[in-house]
Amino acid sequence: MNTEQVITMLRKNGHKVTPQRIAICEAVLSNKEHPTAEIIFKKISKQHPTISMTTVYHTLDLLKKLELVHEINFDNRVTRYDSNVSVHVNVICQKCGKISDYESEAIQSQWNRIVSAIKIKPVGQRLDAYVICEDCKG
Amino acid sequence: MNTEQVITMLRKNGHKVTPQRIAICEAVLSNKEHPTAEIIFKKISKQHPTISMTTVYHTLDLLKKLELVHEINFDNRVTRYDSNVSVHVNVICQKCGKISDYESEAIQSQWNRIVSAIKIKPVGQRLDAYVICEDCKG
DNA sequence: ATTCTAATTTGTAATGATTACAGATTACTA
DNA sequence: TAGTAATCTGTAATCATTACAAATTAGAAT
Ligand SMILES: [Mn+2]
Ligand SMILES: [Mn+2]
Ligand SMILES: [Zn+2]
Ligand SMILES: [Zn+2]
Repeated sequence: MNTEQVITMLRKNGHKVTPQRIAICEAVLSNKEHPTAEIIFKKISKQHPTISMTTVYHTLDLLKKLELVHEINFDNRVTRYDSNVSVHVNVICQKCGKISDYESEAIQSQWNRIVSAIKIKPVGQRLDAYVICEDCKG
Repeated sequence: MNTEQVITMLRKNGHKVTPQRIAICEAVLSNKEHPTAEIIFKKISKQHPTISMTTVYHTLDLLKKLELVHEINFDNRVTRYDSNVSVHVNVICQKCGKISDYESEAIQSQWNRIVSAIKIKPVGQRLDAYVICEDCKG
């Protein structure tokens, strides 16, 4: 999802295209590390010194409604944003908190089998695997 | 996990057995609806009118460390406690918030396949499927 | 049974990510 | 170019959770 596509998506849904929105969308959609609102805010602040946290939150909510990002909540009470909205596994280190995405045909099809077994049609999913990563095992 | 087992588990790990702890453990371990700390607190308050929220939070943390419950965090910023610590799918209605557990040999084995495909050894997992439940479809 | 003490409980205050609000600004429309 | 609703911004409010310190108590030692 590049900038042109974001602009098209915003216009198509009747939203205005502002410099702040473009900056926030680019920042979050290109970041594969499940950033927090604050991380996005700090990244953007360099180019947009007057941007406010409120705008970041509003825009992330908008992206969530447009189904371009998913929220992931953790026990430290901060929300992280996942720009990968396909079926995938978040592999999360219990020590350092690092998150890696794993996505494959195999994962997709095993998940489909699970869903079939339960006889539901999910509108979304969250698949987390908690590990101690290699860096933290030492 | 009955009261006797809870007492044994506490003693084995060097924790004191108090009336408050017993009440909280019984309340959360018997509740399959993924209750919040406040729901536990209200339930207990009838029998233990002087119990405090702080004690509820401390005891739930203890149960988490003993691996008897898992925390599940949602976007409304309240933590829910899951007394089902085996591999299972939480089926969560996006409208009313109701959570149902699904657990089976099939789910277990599909998840094992996913884990194998990723080549990790998880210390835990969270599998959520988001749906609109029958009651909310009308 | 009584005493001792560290663990636990309790009430209250502090925390901090998120949301509400209202006034200033601005993207789009005509 | 002007008009207006949407958006942005700064500040205040929210509220689940955590920190803290004083009071209580479970369990060990005598
Ligand atoms: Mn992810
Ligand atoms: Mn569950
Ligand atoms: Zn790590
Ligand atoms: Zn429902």
